[in-house]
Amino acid sequence: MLTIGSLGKKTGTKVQTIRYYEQIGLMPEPGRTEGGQRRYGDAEVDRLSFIRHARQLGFPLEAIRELLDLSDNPDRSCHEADSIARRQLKQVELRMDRLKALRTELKRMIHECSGGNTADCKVLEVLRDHSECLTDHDAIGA
Amino acid sequence: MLTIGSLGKKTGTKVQTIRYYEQIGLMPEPGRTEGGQRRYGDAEVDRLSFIRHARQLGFPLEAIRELLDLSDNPDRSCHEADSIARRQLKQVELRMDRLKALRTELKRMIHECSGGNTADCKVLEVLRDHSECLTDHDAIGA
DNA sequence: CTAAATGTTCTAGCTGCTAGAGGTTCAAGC
DNA sequence: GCTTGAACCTCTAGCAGCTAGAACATTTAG
Repeated sequence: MLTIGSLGKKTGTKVQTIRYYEQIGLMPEPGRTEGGQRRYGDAEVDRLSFIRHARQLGFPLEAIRELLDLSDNPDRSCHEADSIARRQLKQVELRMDRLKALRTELKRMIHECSGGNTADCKVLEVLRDHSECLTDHDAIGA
Repeated sequence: MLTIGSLGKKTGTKVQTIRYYEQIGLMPEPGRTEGGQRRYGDAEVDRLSFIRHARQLGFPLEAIRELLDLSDNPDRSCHEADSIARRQLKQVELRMDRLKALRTELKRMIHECSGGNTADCKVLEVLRDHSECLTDHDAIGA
């Protein structure tokens, strides 16, 4: 039986985060000691590892919830899991495209910096002048 | 003189967002009509465009605050603006590297999906098995 | 003069945690 | 058995960067 702290260490998760996952129903309510402390078993280690791994892959918690559902019902179609993963891949590729455009413009800004005072600073100038902007309008938060 | 709505349209910013920027001190408190409605001039259009453009480039609001400060004091060194931009470029490149790793693993998951039921779904299997994971541990939120 | 569009403030919510206060329990050493 | 200190507990609030909604006021066009 593991304490929440050792579960955290095993899975690379902060204690607060584990409690948060429990709160939002991603992790089950675990057993408790007489004194009220949480105790975990192997199933919880697996489940939390799954969650963390999916998070590292950028899956939002809601997608992970779906994936866990699928995982709990082994007779349901694999296609659902596959489509979640594909959705996620699309997101990743979209974000990459945006970042590429941003990188280009940032490099241009920096490359042109003359090193004088801000009156003729290219960085500020580029930011002031929207007309040469290559990035797409919804790129915020990318 | 522009209403907040037309300022929003001109700059591609939601009304609420403009008020939020005012609240956190990024935008100045504008003049008001007798009835208490905000009215904006050209300076505000420029300032908001600057902010939005920087946001599209992924600058956090605090960095934008610094950049606006620099912009307001044309005799200060351009190097500060340059270093903010360089910092931002580093962030962007970091995020790109992470996304690349994630994409690789997502592609592997999807590629191996057999299409049966979830009992032998590769997507779930990959998520369950951490050992082949290539991604770096801090990649969450990338 | 009226009605619709747009404005106002205020509060609360989103994602995914993280930090802190103020208190309790557990395990180890003596 | 007792003490100590680490780890646990709950609860609340905060982070970025908005976004949405309620409930009301103002403006503007017809």
